[in-house]
Amino acid sequence: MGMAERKHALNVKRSEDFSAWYQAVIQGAELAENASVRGCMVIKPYGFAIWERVQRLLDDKFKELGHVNAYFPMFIPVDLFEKEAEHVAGFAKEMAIVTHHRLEQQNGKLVPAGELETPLAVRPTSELIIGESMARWVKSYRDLPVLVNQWCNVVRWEMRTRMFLRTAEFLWQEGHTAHETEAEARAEATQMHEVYRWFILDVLKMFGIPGKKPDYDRFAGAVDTYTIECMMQDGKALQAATSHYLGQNFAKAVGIEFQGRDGSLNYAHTTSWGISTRIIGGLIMSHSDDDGLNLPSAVAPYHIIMIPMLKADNSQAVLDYCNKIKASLPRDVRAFLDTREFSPQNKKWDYVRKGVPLILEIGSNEVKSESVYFTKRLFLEKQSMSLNEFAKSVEQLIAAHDEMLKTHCEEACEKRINRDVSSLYEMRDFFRSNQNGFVIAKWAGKNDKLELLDDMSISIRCIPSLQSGAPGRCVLTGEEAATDAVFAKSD
RNA sequence: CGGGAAGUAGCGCAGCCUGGUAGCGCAACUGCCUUGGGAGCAGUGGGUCGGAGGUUCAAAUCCUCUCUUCCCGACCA
Repeated sequence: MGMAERKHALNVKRSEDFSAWYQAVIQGAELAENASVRGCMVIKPYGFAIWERVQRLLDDKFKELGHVNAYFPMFIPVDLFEKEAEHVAGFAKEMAIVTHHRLEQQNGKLVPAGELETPLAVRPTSELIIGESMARWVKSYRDLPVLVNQWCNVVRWEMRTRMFLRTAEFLWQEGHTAHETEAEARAEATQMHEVYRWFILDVLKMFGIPGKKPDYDRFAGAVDTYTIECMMQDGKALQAATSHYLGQNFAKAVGIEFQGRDGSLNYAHTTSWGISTRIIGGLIMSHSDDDGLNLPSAVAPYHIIMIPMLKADNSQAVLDYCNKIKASLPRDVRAFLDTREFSPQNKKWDYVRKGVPLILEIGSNEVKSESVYFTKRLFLEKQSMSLNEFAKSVEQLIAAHDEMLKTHCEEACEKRINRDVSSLYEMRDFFRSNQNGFVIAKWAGKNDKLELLDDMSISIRCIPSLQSGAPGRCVLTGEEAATDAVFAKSD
């Protein structure tokens, strides 16, 4: 076209280097930074504000459904893990262990002394330590169900870490419940699966396919694992939240036993479910662009930023007018007036990188004409409006932002779903040529991994729990194909 | 944990091969100028060159070790 390309707010393009771009978004929006400790991150105030929104929305929902919050220790005696064989096998390799309780000076160096008799694991998840409590709390069917949740940090010593997506320490919420019957526990697991679907798809406007994990990929110790498999803008899958029906495995391991209605002793049926700070990485990779972050309004720290365009002769009038704008907005609209003494231009691009949905620039002209001039973050469209009209329609503007975010993300992802693959070889070709995406195909339901796909890091992400769109075709000729499965690459 | 790359000012980088006063762009600060839009000009401040040890008269530069980060695998939320 001959037109010079617009300068972008980030200096890395998503299409050129996805992973460098991902990190540039985080840095540009001041979400987090690497800590000096391997694999750990500092979540900066703006990033944490997003997490606080996530917490608030989910916590309200959990409580609405009858759950209560509690707190359990972060140290778990290692021998407690020995009680559930599959569970410990699944987590052993990534466990951080505390072996000492004291430091001593030796040649000017601090060295651990006072070895512990029983080493303590730093929790990678809390099924066992919470189950141990539940075993004390539950005597009768009348004590059930137990519906607890905790917001906490957990540690998994991963080999390769990526900010928000896989850090050695991360924040999450873990719900743990115990029930009288299998049916009740299964209903709980699927209910929380639906809560996560609602949150990730409807609230965060991400694209994902809710479903069940194939047997070989369940949570260690679970009977059934449900997941929301989200598609990122590089076409790869991200497991965004999981809920598990644990059967009686953990109840037997720690002794959650109760006397039933008929007088007999029974083991409870338990569930667990969680979502972590990984979801912020998912948000970034779902909605951000070459100008930085884009946020759905539900978790955006600010809906509106007002940048005053101050000159020597107008500053009070402009500031007064900004406050008037703020006062005229509905209460639940989060508007912020940035009076810091940086240049308005730099402030504007800061907020573009931070993904604030509506960025207002207010100067003398706006004061004179009682209007607002603003940039809509998503496509950087500029618009002018009378203050009256703006105050009346601001909620619609925000709703429109969310709607566009949703549509934009969904359409891009739908385009990358392939339901026409009819053999594993065709699947390989698809992933080789199409820069990733999801393949939906019939799968025979066998537990073995599909080794033909292993070398390409393609795996079955889930067996969708809701039918949407046309069914996939069979990829294993001669097999009795039962269900659709989602195949994708993941990091 | 295997293979590769990298760490120099807040950010992005040059300098290293061939050892000799720590540099550039952006950002910041001061002044002037400009004023509807990521301005311009001049000036200023900011670095124990990731850390430790070694070689040397002299180390950002050479050697050894170590920490951290990034990429590709394996593993996983």
